[in-house]
Amino acid sequence: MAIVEPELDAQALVDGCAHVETPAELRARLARGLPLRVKFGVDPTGSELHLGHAVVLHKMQQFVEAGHDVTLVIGDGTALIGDPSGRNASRPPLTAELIAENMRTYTEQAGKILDLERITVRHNSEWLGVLDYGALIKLMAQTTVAQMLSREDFRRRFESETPIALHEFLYPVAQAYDSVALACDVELGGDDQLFNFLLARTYQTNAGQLPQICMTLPILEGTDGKIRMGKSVGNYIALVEPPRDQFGKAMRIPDELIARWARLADFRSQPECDALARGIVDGSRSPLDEKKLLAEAIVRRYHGAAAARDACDFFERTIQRKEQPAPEDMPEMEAAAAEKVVVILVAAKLADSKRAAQRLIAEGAVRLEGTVVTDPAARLPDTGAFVLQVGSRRHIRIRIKADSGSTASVAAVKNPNENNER
RNA sequence: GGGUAGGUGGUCGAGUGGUUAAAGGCACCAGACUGUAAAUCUGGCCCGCUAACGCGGUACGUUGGUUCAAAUCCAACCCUGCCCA
Repeated sequence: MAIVEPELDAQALVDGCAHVETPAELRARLARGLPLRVKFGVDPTGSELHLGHAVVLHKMQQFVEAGHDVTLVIGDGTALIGDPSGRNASRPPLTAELIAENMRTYTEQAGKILDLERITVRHNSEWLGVLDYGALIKLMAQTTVAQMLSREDFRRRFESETPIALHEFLYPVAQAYDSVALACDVELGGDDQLFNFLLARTYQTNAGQLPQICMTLPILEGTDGKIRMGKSVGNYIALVEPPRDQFGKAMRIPDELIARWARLADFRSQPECDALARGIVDGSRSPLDEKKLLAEAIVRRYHGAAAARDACDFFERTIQRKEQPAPEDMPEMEAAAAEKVVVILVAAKLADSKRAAQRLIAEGAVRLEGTVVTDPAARLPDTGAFVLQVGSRRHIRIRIKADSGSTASVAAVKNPNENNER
């Protein structure tokens, strides 16, 4: 651990943050020459981590590398409430086993960015679970309803006359109390957490502690370019997703997002990203080429250079040149001889129902061995293997079962590069 | 506790007895165009049967009821907002 030059450290740590409350305090705190106690909280839900989470994890790792004392707080106590930022207030209580399991998958994914050996893990039920009635009241007395309603999402719900359950107010309170319990110097998180972070400063001050420095990171837009990346919206790129899928999804972001993603998903410097944005606007840089470089950089970060290169090749072949993917690049399944195409489409999950499959055929979206299927009642041939395709990028390889007579089987779908978007 | 307004398809939101599988927007899927995207245009967007025209089944908070016929009327219940206490 080497905190030699507080000024430089502070600069590097602040770089890329959406808000820092306050930079001066950060410098002062660093100047003490001691490792800072840094907190980052996660809900122990079994969520898939995506590039949006990576923005924060990356910053966390920066703190780790600077030798600070970083604690990952597992919100098993707050999970009883459920983060009100989502729509539904209610969610089933998590069992201890489930939480353990979820955290295992979480750290497995976070380990792609974070050096887990060098951080401390705590569960906030440790201190939230033992809060008694009196303590809880004291805590809640420090915040007013008006303050709560100043929080964007609460206010919006209040004004639009949608329900807010009382216990939801407890979420920010409990999260803020975490900082008191740990006597944090710094809290890290997404920009949507700012309110909760700031609340902690009040509680800490009242508890005689130095208020924590709140550092939030920008919220990354999803692949649709419209709203924040999130699992429920389906506009996300997961950290553990197969390389080719990551690449393909990255290529679908709107051009206007390239520079921002270069900053937040590829962590390039601000000046570099500004230049990139200008270049795209004035036409001196090709959005297509830049996006490919970006997509490749993202894949490289999570899967290595070889996989990134391959993903790019794959994209150029199948999407740009519309070549049919090589057989080993497609999921494969068996089907009975002369099976109806609609049945196969459903079995292969290329369509939600037979009616949907029929609609796809009617729309000319279905191809068998590259030839558009026009007959809604079309059947597969008796023998052989065929490529069945829906739209331009969903392929599956069908092998006719040698002997059998009747039903289709989804048995062997065993390709890691299955493109399972949305 | 009193008053009042509501609960509709992934979502928002029309619809107050049949012509309503339910307008319209968004989201989503596909086709054309393209640079992969965006924008634009076109089509689609509950399920099953049918080569097709079609036929049938489910669906408008829940459960019952009135009626030839209900998302629409009645009753009870559940849930939510607002106002008053």
